[in-house]
Amino acid sequence: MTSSSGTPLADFASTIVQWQQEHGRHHLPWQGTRDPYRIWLSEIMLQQTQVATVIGYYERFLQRFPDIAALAAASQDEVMPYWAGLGYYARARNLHRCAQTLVAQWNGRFPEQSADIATLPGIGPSTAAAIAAFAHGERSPIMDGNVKRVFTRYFGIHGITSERATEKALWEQAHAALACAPASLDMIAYTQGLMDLGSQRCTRGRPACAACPLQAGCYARRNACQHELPTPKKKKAIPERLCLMLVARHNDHILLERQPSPGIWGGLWSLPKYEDRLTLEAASLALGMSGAPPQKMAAFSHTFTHFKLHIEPWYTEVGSGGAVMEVGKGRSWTAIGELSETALPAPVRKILDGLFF
DNA sequence: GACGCGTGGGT
DNA sequence: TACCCAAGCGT
Repeated sequence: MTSSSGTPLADFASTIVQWQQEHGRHHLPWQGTRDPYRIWLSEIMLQQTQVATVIGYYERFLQRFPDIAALAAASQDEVMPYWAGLGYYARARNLHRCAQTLVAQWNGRFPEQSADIATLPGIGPSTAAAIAAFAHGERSPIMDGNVKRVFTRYFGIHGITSERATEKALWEQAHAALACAPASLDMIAYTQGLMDLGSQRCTRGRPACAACPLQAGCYARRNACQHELPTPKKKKAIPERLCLMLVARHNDHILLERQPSPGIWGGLWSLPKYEDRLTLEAASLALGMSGAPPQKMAAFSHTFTHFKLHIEPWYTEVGSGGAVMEVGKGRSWTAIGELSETALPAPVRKILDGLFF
């Protein structure tokens, strides 16, 4: 990890504030509020997730769970359908846990200081700083993907950003930028401005340097190395797996299995999964006497961060003549009409929507 | 420090 | 197509 020296710093934060006020985003659904609950919800949803994806989920979640008390009073089964399809479901489980922690230990309200906020489930240092800055104007720096891009390029910080030394340099630079800023700095505009700059100007592919307010002092611009920063991390080949999913229908019901957490899709309901055809057929038989063996449907693949799943859906109708077995212990015959309100992972939703809707 | 954890969009 | 990633955190 190396870094340049002598980069102008005094006007860094003020420049970003001024730019944000003129060119930044001001009408996102979670802007214009100081309500820590709304700010928190948006920050969690936005982790590793794009703004356009979040907006609909945010509005629906807020309508159903308008405040900490409403969320804390709900069960996890009531919460998960409002997160289904958004991914990284531990975020929703931690969100729910956090609401209950706030009620039990913090009088139902968020603590004000980022150091306290960061002790809560699912809230790390960057999210805690964002909540404290947006809700109370606390002068704590965030350090997300956008800020890392802006900082590595502007200050010439080389090194893979997840490595300890680089991470440390980034946080120290973030604190230094704030320490040099005027006492009157608008922390809301600064925090938002850093993210707006990262997402609208200092983009990964083709950064719009000519329209960037920091272009004059930018290390990467000066050295024409925008594409080398942030230092790219070597990627690892991801494994591939085959997964057979059984769509077992009994009258107007479909068999679903609750996914354990932690684990993939933890807290959601999936179709029963099998590694091979023999296992799937045996399971199908165990459900009850069926007239016909399971039929293979159109296969497709779904890529996760860490592996690629080849999915084969198999359809079978469980005859009314045989007893319908295997209910309970994390299994459920769910009415087709209730699927739209069931917390299903995206690929499962895709299979069932294709069949019934 | 490495890995587990989703999904949809951009190139 | 295949790959890169996007407002990270927990273990």
